[in-house]
Amino acid sequence: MPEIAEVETVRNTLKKQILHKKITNVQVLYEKMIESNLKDFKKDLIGNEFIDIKRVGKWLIFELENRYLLSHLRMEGKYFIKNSTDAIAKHEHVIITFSDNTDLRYHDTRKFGRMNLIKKEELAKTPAIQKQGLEPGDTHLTSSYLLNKFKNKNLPIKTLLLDQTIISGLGNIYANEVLFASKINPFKKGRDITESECQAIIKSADKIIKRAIELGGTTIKSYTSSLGVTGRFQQELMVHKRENEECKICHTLIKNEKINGRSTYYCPNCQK
DNA sequence: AGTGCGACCCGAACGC
DNA sequence: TGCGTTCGGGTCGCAC
Repeated sequence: MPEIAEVETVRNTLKKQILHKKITNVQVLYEKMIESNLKDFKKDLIGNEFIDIKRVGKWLIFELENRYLLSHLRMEGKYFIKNSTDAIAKHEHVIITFSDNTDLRYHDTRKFGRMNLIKKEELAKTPAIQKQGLEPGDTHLTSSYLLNKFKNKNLPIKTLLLDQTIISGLGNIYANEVLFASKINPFKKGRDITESECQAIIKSADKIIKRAIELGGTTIKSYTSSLGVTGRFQQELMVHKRENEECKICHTLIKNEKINGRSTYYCPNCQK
C-alpha cells in the first residue's frame, strides 16, 4: 500500500526508465480510472514525452511539455515496464507504449487508483493537489503550525495525522508508527496535543519517512515498486500489523483498535 | 465549519 | 472441500 515513501521510490525508479521517450499509443482498459476526458487523455499523450516526474504528497505528477498527468496509486497501484509484445496481465488497466516498444503499465488489483490529465496551468487549482498540507521534512512544518491545526480539533490525533491537508503523505502505516515513536496515545484529542508532542511528531515523521524511503518503502501484502524492488521497512515496523505481539520496547502486547474505521495499532504502555 | 460515514474495489482471510 | 461473508485501504462526497 503505497504511502509517501513508496510513491517516492516509484518516482525515482520510473525517472530512470521512461523520460524522453516518445509515446506512440495509449490503451485504457478500465475507463473509470481516468478522471479527465478519455478521448483527450489518449490524444494529448500520444506523440508527446514525459520530461520529468514530480510528486506532491502521495500524488505522482508526470510532466509533459504542456500537460501534467496526475496519478494516485491508492492502496495497490503499481507501475511496471514491459515489452509491448508481452501479453496484457490481469489488473493492468492503463498501458502507455513508447517508440522503443516498451510499455509503462499501470497495475491495480483493487482498481482504486486514479489518473487525471490536466493542462499545466490547472495544477494549482486542482483540489487534490492544492489542498495538500506540509510534508514531513519541510522546514515550514513546525510545532506552531501543528498546534494551530490541532487546537480546535476534537478528533483523535490518529485521525488528524491521516488528514492530508495538515501533514501531506502519511498513511495508516506511518501514522501508527509515528505515534508510537512519539509516545502519544492515538485516541488523544487534537486540542490536547502539547507543543513537545508536536515536536516529537515532526521529528519522528521525518525520521520514519526518510528511513522508509531509504529501504524502498514498506511491503505489505503484494506491494512492489516498478522495478520489483521489495520494501524492507516492514522489518522495522514497531506496531503496525503486530496485534498481540510484544512491544519491542516494553514487551506489553500491542493492541489493535479501530479509530474512525481505521486499524490503529499501539502499545498501551508506551503510549499512555 | 467540523465531523461521521458510506461508496468505491476485489483478493485474502475467515466462518461454517 | 467449498461456499458465503467480512475486511481493508485513501479519498471523495454527502448528511447532519
